[in-house]
Amino acid sequence: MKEKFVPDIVVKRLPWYLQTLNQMAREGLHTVSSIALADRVGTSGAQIRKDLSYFGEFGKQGTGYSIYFLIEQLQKILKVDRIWRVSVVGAGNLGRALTRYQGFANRGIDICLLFDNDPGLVGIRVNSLIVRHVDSMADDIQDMKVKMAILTLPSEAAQATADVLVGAGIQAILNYTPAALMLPKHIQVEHIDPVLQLQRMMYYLGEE
Amino acid sequence: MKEKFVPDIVVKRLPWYLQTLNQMAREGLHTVSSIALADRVGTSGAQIRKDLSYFGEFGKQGTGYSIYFLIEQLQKILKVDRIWRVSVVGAGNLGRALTRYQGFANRGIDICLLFDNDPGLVGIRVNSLIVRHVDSMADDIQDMKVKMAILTLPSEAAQATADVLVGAGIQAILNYTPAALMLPKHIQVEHIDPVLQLQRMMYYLGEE
DNA sequence: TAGATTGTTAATCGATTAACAATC
DNA sequence: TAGATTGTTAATCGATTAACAATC
Repeated sequence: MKEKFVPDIVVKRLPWYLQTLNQMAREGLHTVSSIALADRVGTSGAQIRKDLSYFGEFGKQGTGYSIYFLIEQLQKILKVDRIWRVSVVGAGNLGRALTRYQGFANRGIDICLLFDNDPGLVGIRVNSLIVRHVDSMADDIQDMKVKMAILTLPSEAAQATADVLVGAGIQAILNYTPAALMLPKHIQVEHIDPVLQLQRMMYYLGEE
Repeated sequence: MKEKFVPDIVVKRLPWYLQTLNQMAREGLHTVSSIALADRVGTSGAQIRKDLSYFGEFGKQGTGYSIYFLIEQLQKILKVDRIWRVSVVGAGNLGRALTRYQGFANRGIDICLLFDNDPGLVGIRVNSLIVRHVDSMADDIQDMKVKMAILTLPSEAAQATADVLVGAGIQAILNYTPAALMLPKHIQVEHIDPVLQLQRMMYYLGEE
């Protein structure tokens, strides 16, 4: 796959395309044009064609794209064509809810480790996992070659824990705490904070 | 507050500024320059000055911004200077975890309603709330004049439920399901899907 | 063949950055 | 006063869109 530099804003859209294509496949469709796909995703045909052109030529003039083939290609590009082991750090309400979340299994994600520092939580079972103590976190992550982690712990502990994770070989962190993490820039970080998203929407709400 | 049209990308950054300023206030700081704030947020001084200029003049040449004053102004702009009642729809693991989340209380958000359609969940207590049946959802939301909702239910039910919410006067929806919602464009929607964020990061992960 | 749709180039649009006069 | 930093304008940069030759 010859890949020139791809803007991050393009990479961000690929999972959306993939998800929509999977949905279309489930509906029994076989072929889709850039415009039909764009309508479903909420973008333009030109943008989809441009985005895909960073990675190769996947369509046929006159007929569009084979859904099955395009799914396969996008999975390769995003490296979703394998199972990634992911560790959840923090076994509070949110950490346990995510560990139990059914939506990961079919989409390339295997939650395989769950940690907490609360002795009252260590040892309990969540789904098929047993909560482990953070003391063994670095070792466990190295042993299992885990590359991604989800942070669901109190924000006071977020930075220190993230540092340990990076030291243990974690390359991507999905941060559910309100803390802004300072990490080497080769580490991928995504931040989820429902408060920030709700506040953005408040701007657009009518008075009373 | 004279407000020309403000690009959404600017509005999206305001909650970040607000959060960082609050953090600085907690650290005992009183004044900040655009560059000092930018360093903490991870942007540039020019961008912060430009963004703020859409709403007015809040700084002083030579000294920068009063943190306290700027927090006050941003809260007004975002309408975070009041408490917004929010309904959680779906009392599964994630819905209960969000209802219990401590981070909402001090940041302008009051989770005041929690719904489910499972008779086994209706009536149980989560924090100080009792799970109500979705049958009364439209009425309850209208009675309490709730304008924002958080969707944490199976994706099959997401669209139909969102339609009911909009009918009941909901103006902003934070969607935790993988479903893409089709709603009138005056309705604000934010989508949180950890799978999409993890997949984006997979692109950047090294092979093995 | 005629119609449809791709991949790509050039044109447009919008966002970020640089620069600096104004001024605290 | 001298130094610092704002608010704003103009220049740059990057992303989106329009258009169309190529071709299935």
